[in-house]
Amino acid sequence: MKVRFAPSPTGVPHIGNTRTALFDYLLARKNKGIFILRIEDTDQKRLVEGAEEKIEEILDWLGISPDEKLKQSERLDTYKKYAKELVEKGVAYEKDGAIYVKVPDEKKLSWTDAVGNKQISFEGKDVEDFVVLKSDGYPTYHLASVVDDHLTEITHVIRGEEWISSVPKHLFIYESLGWKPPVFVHLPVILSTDKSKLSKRHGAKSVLELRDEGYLKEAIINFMALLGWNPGGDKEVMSLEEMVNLFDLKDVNVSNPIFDIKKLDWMNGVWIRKLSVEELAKRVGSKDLKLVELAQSRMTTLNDFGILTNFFYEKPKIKLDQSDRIVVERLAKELSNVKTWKTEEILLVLKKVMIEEKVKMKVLYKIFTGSESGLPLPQSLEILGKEKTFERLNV
RNA sequence: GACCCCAUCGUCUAGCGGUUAGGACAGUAGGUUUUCAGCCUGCUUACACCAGUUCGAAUCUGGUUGGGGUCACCA
Repeated sequence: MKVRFAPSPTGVPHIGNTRTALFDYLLARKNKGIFILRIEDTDQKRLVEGAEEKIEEILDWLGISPDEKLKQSERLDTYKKYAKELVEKGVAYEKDGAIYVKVPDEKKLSWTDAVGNKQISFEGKDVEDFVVLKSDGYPTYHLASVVDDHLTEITHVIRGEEWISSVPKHLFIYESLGWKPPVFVHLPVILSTDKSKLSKRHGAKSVLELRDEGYLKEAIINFMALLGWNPGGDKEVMSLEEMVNLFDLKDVNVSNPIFDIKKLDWMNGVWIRKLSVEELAKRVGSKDLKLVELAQSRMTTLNDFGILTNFFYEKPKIKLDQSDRIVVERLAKELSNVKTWKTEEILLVLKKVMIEEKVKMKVLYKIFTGSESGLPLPQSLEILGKEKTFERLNV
């Protein structure tokens, strides 16, 4: 078994495109096959500087790196050769410097798609003539992908559903060249919440952006896989390894899923809590294990750590009203009596002040952190230290 | 418009002729508690519609409606 992920380097792939690579990886690993990355850079006008590197960065970061890599712009002669062969065989013709293929009207092209295991068929009359070799000497997708898939012996072509209408063109090329087509696996395209195809315009993010926003690769992978795939049963939280073991094309769904970030948020929290404190500390770039532990159950993304712990490093600017000031003074007085600066004793004092000044815990949080909620206060103050705590109280 | 694909809670989905239609997210009500989370418990919400096949249809067939995709010398 051999699969390929074939992005064009025209930008950074968003989460929908990246999911295709994940499915490639899962299928290949599950079947002890090979996973190729093929850069489809045959459109010189649309090339984006650095896109290729970003694509590889995404795969590497997610831990689904390809086994081999191919670049179409380096194989121009090969495509030309087959374009010529198509002309010689009488199925293609030249016009305006480009080579077109014409599918006979009466031709019937059909295949069984692995997604949903359904037969799809087109008639030649519905397939318009298409360019295989452009006047600049570069092949179009139709020719290049067929030639490469055949030459590299790809067994399963996994790609988005938007390619379904191109399959008859490909099938006709395979047939004309006397080649055996691979298994086609057309994944339903992921939709935005407004039900349109996921796109940059609609805020579809790339894995790199999600990573910068503090999402874990474990969560992203887990979430992406579940968008259109379900091993059956109730298991949802899975590692890459588990998914590899469970993966089967028959469990890929036929209908279009909608990308809902709420579930990714939840899943990210789940994965954050699954991490060891040490590992989490590494990922948020902190050495303070105690702090990380306090924050762990309160984080949705890694970036929340900074928000949650900011007041440790920087004195928050807080607007206190008259009644708050009374509490502050009281706090300072009571806290100064604390002998051993430990959570339990601090808590006792805080409780005492709360009762006697008739204020809620929220008020105390506001006084110390500037926010009405956050990390457990007594524990936080212990970590902060007595001296700094008093600094915060301005006494 | 033509051609293809699709249709179970708001969302991701389980189901594959007989189920009180299950789970998860979100929402909501409680519990735990030192705020907020987390954790635990409960609740709300779905088979698009119409025919047909069948003793029996979410499951099979046809149609309707709705949604999506494609119609470039882009991929």
